Amino acid sequence: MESNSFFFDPSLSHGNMFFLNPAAVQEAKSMMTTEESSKRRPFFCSHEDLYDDDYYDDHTPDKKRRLTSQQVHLLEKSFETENKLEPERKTQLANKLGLQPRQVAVWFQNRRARWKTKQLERDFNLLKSSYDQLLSNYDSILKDNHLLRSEVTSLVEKLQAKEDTTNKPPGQVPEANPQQQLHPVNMNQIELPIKTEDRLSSGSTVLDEDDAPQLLDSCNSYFPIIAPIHHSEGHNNRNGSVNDRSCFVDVFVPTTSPPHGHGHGESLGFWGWT
DNA sequence: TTGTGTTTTATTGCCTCC
DNA sequence: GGAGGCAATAAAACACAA
Repeated sequence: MESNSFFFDPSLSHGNMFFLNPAAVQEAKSMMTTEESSKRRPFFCSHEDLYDDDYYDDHTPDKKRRLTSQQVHLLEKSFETENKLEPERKTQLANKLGLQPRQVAVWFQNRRARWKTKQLERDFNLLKSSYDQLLSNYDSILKDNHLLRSEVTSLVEKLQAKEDTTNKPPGQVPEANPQQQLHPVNMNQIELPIKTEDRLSSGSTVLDEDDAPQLLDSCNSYFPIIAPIHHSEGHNNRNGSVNDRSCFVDVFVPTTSPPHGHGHGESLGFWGWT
């Protein structure tokens, strides 16, 4: 903001120094009736008036005055570079803008609150999209799981049929092989005979229901807590679409950084820089 | 014009830090 | 204890639909 943006407007009763371009002043004047302008203090006036407590007593101090767009612009620029206000800068800004230091401080306070609200909104959206993605990945894993289960069923049936035809002499009941003891396992109400060593294998691609992500009771938290899935090392499904880590990437993402001046190394949440 | 919702400015009270 | 921060809130200013 250049100093030449100040100018004197004698047409207004208080003879104030305005911190506005003529168009903005015209706009402001049009907002105020003659009666109002005689009673009310316009929201941009001289430094002297702003520092004069008597002025407030004489001119209905309870009325709020909006800052001009240029004042707001400069404050915004200042906020971008540093969102906290040390006393020296507060005084400088106040002088430059024709405001009371207290007004500048209040503006920064409110601006920080607004920024925090927006940041909370952004964080919420990020978390929500991560959650949605996680859910969608889980659904696709479930589908894959069911596909593989039916494939196993069909293969086991074929194997049994083959064993029936090759091992069974005519008119004889086949003797059970103790090395190939088959155990019935309930998988979605399908009884599949699976060898013990297969059941105990940790390398199975097929997820049991117990391995699914657990949506725990999150108590006070809006977001459900998602327990980690215990993948086996480096497994892939048949088409390679699902492998370790690929399903749940970006679940925890860093939030955007606050305005400058809070340490560039800092991250994770607006309250980190307070 | 008026009612209503949103935004902005300002105050209050409490807390933390020096 | 004073200064400064934040949350909560009030109230004026503003936007906008009916």
